[in-house]
Amino acid sequence: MKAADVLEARGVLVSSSRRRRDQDSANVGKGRCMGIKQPSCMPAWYSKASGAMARGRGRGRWLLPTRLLNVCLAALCRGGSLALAESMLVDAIRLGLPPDAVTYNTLLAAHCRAAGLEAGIAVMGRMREAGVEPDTVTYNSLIAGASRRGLPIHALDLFDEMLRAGIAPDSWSYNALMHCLFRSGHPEDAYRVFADMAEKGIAPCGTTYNTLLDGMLRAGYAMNAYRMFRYLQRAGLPVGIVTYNTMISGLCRSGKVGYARMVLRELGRTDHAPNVVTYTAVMKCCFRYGRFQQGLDTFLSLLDKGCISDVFPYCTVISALVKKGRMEEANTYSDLMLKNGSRLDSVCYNMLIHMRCQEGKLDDAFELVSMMEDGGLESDEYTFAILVNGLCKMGHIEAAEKHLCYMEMRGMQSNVVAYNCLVDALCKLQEVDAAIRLLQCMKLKDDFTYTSLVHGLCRVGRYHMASKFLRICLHEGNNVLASAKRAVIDGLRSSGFKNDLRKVQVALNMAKLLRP
DNA sequence: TTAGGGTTAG
Repeated sequence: MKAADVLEARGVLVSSSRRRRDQDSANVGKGRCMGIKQPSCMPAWYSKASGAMARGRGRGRWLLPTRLLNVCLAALCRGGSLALAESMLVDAIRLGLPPDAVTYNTLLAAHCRAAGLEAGIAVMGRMREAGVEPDTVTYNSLIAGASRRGLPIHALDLFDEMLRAGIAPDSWSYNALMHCLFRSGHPEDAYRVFADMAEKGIAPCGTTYNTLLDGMLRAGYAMNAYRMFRYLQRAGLPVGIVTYNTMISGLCRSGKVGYARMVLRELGRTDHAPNVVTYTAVMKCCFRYGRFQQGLDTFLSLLDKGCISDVFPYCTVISALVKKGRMEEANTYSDLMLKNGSRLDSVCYNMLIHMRCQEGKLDDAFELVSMMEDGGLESDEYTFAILVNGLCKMGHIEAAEKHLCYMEMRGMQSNVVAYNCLVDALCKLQEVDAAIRLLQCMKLKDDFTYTSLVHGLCRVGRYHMASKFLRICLHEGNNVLASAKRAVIDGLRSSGFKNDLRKVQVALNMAKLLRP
């Protein structure tokens, strides 16, 4: 696969794909239920369906019972009752009912969604053990699983494995692979996959174009995406509500609010009805660009119409209210969200944990973390950053440090935000030497890291050191806020550090010239 | 398989 070669040449691919495949194979067949607890009760239709399957066996008719089994399994998986679905499969096998590719593909997709790619690969192993060969749908679900977890190398390996096994990829396979490459920051490789698709004679579908538009918008090519959107319209290619929503939210995210407004107005003139996704994107755009009341009104009208079916609009509005410090309203809407009975995911929990931290209710925040983990959701880098920040803000520096260590132990990929929170807290406590030691431990530093440190050093009058870190920061291709630059320049000037002042001015001019 | 939600500096 060409895209894999390109990634490998760039050093993006790790050469351990073979080793990982071996690990995957070793995991195959292990842990049938992947740690999911056995349910305590079963729905009434479960026993009826089991009975129907048994009767089907008695008459020697296999087709209907297997289809019935698949329909029941799909319903259980959709409802998040994976353990029940597994029990049903065990019962079916015990009755001598043969599961087919659809049975395993249904379970595989659900496991992939709930527990990740490894869990999906384990189902594929069980599938093979049962003598059912994986097909295109099996691999498509696995590639989508890799995409959800941001694993482009796994996705490419799976695509490659599929080709070697003689299983023909379809447009879904290409779409999932493209989406994974775009979302993990490899737009050029994603375009190559699109070109490969055309070369192989696989016709792009609406999802293909939507994925391309979304990828272009996220990669910073907003105007190219806009031109492509217009081309799709002119050429009579599929342009639906997902396309409009992709364009509206992507253009807002890119700061092209005028263009987003134009597309939104245009949507109103089409036959496609704006939906809750459209309004959530509009709300987010209002909050981002200072139209707070308009965003809130949009939310209230959604609430009035009773068309909020999940947690997305709630999370958007609660987060905006917390940022404004309007905690009472934030609490009102979070109570409403919980009362609504919508399933909370980790993003939602993180938002609620952040809200409790902002209120200084750390015990409640940690209680939410326990609830989240008891419910089978894992803390991620957002959870840790929120907790570290909350602990710092309440003055629990040692506890924040412990959390950072735990994060390191867990091998979390991105911990720069959590580190930044602690650097900032130490600087605000005027413990700048401790902040410098911490910064030296950081594998990755960004604009936030240096802004906090430079400000902290200026605050305690250490302008020479501040100018040194400012130059290191610029040399590394990072930047600091204008206020931090001003603090250094004013400090050097008032302290008479003429040489440092000259060096900083040269470094700032150089950085300006080199910046794209 | 695709669209909307979460954390840090001033």
